Amino acid sequence: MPVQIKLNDVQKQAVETVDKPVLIFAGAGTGKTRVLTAKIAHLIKNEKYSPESILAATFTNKAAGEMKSRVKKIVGPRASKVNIGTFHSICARILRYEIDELGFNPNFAIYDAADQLSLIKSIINSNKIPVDGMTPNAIRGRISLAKNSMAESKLDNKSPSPVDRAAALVYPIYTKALKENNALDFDDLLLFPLKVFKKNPAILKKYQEQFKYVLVDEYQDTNHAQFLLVKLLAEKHNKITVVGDDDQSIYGWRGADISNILDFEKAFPGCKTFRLEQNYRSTQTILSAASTMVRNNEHRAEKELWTEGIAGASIGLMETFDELEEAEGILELLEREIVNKKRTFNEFVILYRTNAQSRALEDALRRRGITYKIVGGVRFYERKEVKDLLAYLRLIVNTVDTVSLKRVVNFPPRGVGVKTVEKCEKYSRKKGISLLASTADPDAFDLKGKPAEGLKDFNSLIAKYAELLPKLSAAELSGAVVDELGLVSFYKEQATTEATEQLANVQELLNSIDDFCKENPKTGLREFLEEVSLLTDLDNWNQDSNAITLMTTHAAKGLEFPVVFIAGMDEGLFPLARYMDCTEELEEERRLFYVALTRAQDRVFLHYATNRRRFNGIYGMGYASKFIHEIPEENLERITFRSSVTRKLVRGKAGKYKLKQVRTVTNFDDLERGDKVEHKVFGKGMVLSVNGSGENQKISVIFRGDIRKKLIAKYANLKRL
DNA sequence: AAGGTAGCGGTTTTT
DNA sequence: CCGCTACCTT
Repeated sequence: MPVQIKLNDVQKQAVETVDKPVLIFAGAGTGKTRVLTAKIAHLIKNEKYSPESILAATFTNKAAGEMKSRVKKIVGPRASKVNIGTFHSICARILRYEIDELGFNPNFAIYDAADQLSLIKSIINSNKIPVDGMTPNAIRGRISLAKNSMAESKLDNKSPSPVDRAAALVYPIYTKALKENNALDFDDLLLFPLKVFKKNPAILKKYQEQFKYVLVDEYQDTNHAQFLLVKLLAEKHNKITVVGDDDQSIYGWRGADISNILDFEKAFPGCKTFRLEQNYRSTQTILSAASTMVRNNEHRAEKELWTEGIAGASIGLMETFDELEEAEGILELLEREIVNKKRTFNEFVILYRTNAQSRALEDALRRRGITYKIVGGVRFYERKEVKDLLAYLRLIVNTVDTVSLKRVVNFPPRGVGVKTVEKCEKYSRKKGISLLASTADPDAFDLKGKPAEGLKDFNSLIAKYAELLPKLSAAELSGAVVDELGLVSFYKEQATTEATEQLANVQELLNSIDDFCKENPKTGLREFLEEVSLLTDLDNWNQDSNAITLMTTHAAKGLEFPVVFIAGMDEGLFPLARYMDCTEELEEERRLFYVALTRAQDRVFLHYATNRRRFNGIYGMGYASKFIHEIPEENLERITFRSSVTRKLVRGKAGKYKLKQVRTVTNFDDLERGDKVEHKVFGKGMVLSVNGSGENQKISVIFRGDIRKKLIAKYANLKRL
């Protein structure tokens, strides 16, 4: 049964205007996904576009998936034929077909930041590049930014900037090495289709013919390469709709160019612009606070968001002593919301500027036994044990990938060290063969003993599975590789909690390969590897599971939650200190804060700490972020944190301040097994077991509904019944 | 020549 | 607080 989408007047016009380019300024919460979805459905149902002639580009897989499923609800199974995907996945798909144009093999690997870094390190070492104190990571960042903004020529080895000079020296060797490894980095995924189109206009023409209508989400975040792609693909039919909000442009640091949206009319003459200004998400209070605050930016298109919704509660503001109290304060407010407003865990998100801030929050959540889900930080596919297995699979698919080879040639340990690899490299260069080929015959360069045997074993394993690749499914092949490597016993023998977790992650990877094979029966390992390279943590997250979500504000873009906590509203942290004196960068930080505020439907709580630890010491005497002062006083409500523990700063040796716990206010009686207790969130329960006493008493409690929790009595705030 | 351990330095955000 | 490099031991 087709679902009819309800649209307001402006939304309806934006959907039905299909004869000229359309730019939609869509403020936060004004229903931009709804409009895009409705437009795709409209094109198919009323304008008779075939699903495969429509191209819709997003920035995250999550947004793409969301759009796909919504279109499916309206037009039915045909929706799966619509080309909806992230820029990177759309480009990867095109390149699998066309990359031989550029002398690459379609089995190319996709290198993530860690792979790039290891390649760059080996380039610096083997070419003795004078890096002038620049870290490989800084060089990697500089090269990436240059590629993103298509300004590689700005990398000049006589530049006054030392990063530029180092990057200029590394860049050509890096490019050559990628080609030798038959590998592309993330930036190449966007740049290479442009090269193909330029080299062979017939290919461009083919895609122009195929994509008769182009739609782009989050247009404010496009960089120059993405702009050119969109422009090239759409210019034949001139049928294009882009949606974006310049106030939510937060990716300038990775090359996004806000002028793409501000100058859309220049690039697509005769375009029609629509402004969606009715907000369906937030209360008036939140909306007015956010709008007032963002008006401090000069470089923006004027707009006025409004809502028919209720005024809503004030924005809470809490000052705490340090990040530990900040976490306690957040959880106190959170428990209050749960008790008084009957909210569930999935209605909350805790946002922060940097991933490192999650730690204190995690500890506090764990202590209270509250389920939480972290998005970002070290991603699943970036974990060492996962990358190790993936490296084997990548090497089997693409046998010239030396980054993957070097990663696992001695994992699990088989007696092949740095020196041995160096000998292989020397030999392979001399003979003009691949690094993998050189491992087949170590006798040829007088290698004996354990290293030689190790190399031979490694080589025959890879050769064996490279041959089996077309005959086995991805799941069968990876299972066999894990068996042959003896990974299960490798981790089990270590008998540490870490190794147990690593083994579990390896199993999980195998499971996900299995799932992928079931969902995509016609595809193989190559497609799986492509998918995981482009997958993010957010893609595995779902709002339905009953857990509190923690993530950076960047990751939260496009999402909404009833209650939003913003941690770390300290001057110097948000905005980050390094961005405070450059107007342009400060404006981007302000937009980021705008994104954070506008995620909320009902309630926002802002938190800052006056003593935040960074690295190991105390991070100065802090105060509230300037952004807090940009929120109208009448929208704010100060909330005092009642601390159970008092801490103060004590001057230690070398003038360094140290934190000292002065006194504990709460006294509580020790609990005993069998005690009946009541918990603010989990309700009534009974103590099952007790460990220790006083401050450190740990208890395990069974609550109603067979919920078992391990708690630290001090933090659990249990009421004895 | 590998493999283990002790100090050091570095940190924003991500497809 | 974690990861990497430099050294020391096997």
